[in-house]
Amino acid sequence: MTDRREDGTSKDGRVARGEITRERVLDAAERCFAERGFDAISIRQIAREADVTLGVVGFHGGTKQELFLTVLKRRVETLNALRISRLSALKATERLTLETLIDAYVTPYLEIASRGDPQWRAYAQLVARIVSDERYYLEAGPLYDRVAAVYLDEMERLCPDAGRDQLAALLSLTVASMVSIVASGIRIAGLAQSEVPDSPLAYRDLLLDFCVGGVLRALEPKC
Amino acid sequence: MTDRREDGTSKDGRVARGEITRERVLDAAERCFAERGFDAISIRQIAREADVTLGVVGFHGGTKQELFLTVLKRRVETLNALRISRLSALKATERLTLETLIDAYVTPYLEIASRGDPQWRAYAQLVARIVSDERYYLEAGPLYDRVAAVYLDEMERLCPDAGRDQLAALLSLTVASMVSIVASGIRIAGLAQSEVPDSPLAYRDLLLDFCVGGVLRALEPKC
DNA sequence: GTCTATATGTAGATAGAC
DNA sequence: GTCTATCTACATATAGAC
Repeated sequence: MTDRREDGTSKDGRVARGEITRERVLDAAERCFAERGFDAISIRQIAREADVTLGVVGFHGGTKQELFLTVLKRRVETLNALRISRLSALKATERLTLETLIDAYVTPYLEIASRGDPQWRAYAQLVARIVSDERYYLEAGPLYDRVAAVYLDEMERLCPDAGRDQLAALLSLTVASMVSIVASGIRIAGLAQSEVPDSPLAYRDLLLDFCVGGVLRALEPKC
Repeated sequence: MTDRREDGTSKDGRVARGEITRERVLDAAERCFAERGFDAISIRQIAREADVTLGVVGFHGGTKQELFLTVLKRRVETLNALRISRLSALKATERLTLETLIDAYVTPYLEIASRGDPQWRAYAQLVARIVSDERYYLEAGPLYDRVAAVYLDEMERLCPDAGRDQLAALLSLTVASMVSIVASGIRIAGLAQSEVPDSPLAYRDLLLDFCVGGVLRALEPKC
């Protein structure tokens, strides 16, 4: 933003302008963190990406750590809500099985990762980084694990003879598989010598088969 | 980078002091990169960890990028050889199935990740970072994909009706699941409110069931 | 082979002008 | 609310003394 706005405009304009700038900073940070990771990105690069000056990022985002968490918190509730609402719908229709449960957890993520909105896609990529990196996970994990724990409770109800640690490991494997679809499309394409599909939704059925098949086989004697 | 090693193995066949220093630098870099990632670690920290001065790291490791690749290359052939030899053994005894194939790919990694040697454990953690991060993968991926492609060929032979892209995606999901066991033990323990097992081998059977079950279900109509 | 010293750049953070 | 200017610290990399 090189053009410098005159001060003394209407009062309602002032508030809105700050909010818009703030959004632009968060959007830029989201893209940068997603693409290169927390440590590889400087606040300066985020400022450049947002087309604001360095000071503006500090003003709206605080420290780099705070900015990172703010970026996550802005989105996490939406994803959590999608998962909770799908679960409620399942319970209402009484078609709750391990299969539909996994579908309810995985599909919202795949859908946001496949939306047209590049910010949501960036966010999905960012999530993929978080789960696989202990350092991010320590501060960001709790944002997600509240809902994961709810799903885990349902798994326990469906399969009471399995240990909770075993079910937790299977849910974690499911999550790892899920995010890998978004994060390692390049590897798949490289191995198959094919094209990278423009949407992770292309792998949806395959991913669900993989996760459901995996969970069922691991629980086979007990379920 | 200066070409090192004018070779000082003169005295009764003992390894040169430089070689020992070099190993210590690579070991320290391996631990640091594994624990915190390429971007979060400075060469200074590696030097401190190795108990040498900054210049020594530069002398033995070259630039940071070069050091990173050197760390990987030192180990990768061992892992690749284990996978190839397991595959050969399978083909010799003619017990090659999707199940045993996946076992042959996954087990060597789990075993090195579970060895007493902390350096091998660190390396396993480092591998987990590489597969899930596009930036590392671009330069390190080819080191691994040669062998992955061999396994993929075997999958194709076992299941000729599936597309190569589908098989590649399933192999990639298997790899993602495999490394997640090493990388996200904390998450599993947090969800289950249990202890982190001291060896990823504790999850071996569960992981194999998950991967095999996943691959079989995804290929079900075709195999 | 090892280490000191340093060149050169960039990092995160903020005080204060506008 | 925005941006300039700057502080302090640390980054990578290397030249040259020992």
